[in-house]
Amino acid sequence: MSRPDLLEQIYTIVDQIPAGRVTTYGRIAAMTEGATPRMVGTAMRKLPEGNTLPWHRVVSATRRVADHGGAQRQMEKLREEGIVVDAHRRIPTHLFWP
DNA sequence: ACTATGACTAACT
DNA sequence: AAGTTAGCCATAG
Repeated sequence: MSRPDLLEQIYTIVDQIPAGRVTTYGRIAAMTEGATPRMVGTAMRKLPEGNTLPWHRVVSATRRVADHGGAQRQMEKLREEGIVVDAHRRIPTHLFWP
């Protein structure tokens, strides 16, 4: 499988995360054929500004919103769909998908 | 071709 | 419990 295929797989999986739930870079990587968590992060970073993909529902394995330029915007989007992020940017365990 | 850098993680201290 | 380290590999310069 080529790298472009992996990218497509990553985006397909992210698109399937239900509203109000989240998952991790590592879990997404594990659902593909050979992608690494870093590649998933890279894929999210490449997304254009106005995309429809629910990229904000992807968090780190430590259950925290990853540290990046749009972290603030990500938390805002999460709050919009009812996901409460605590003062340490952490997500409640029961909201994880699958 | 080579180095540096990251929206990562699991394993150790 | 909180840092550090070693792997990771696509991108960018």
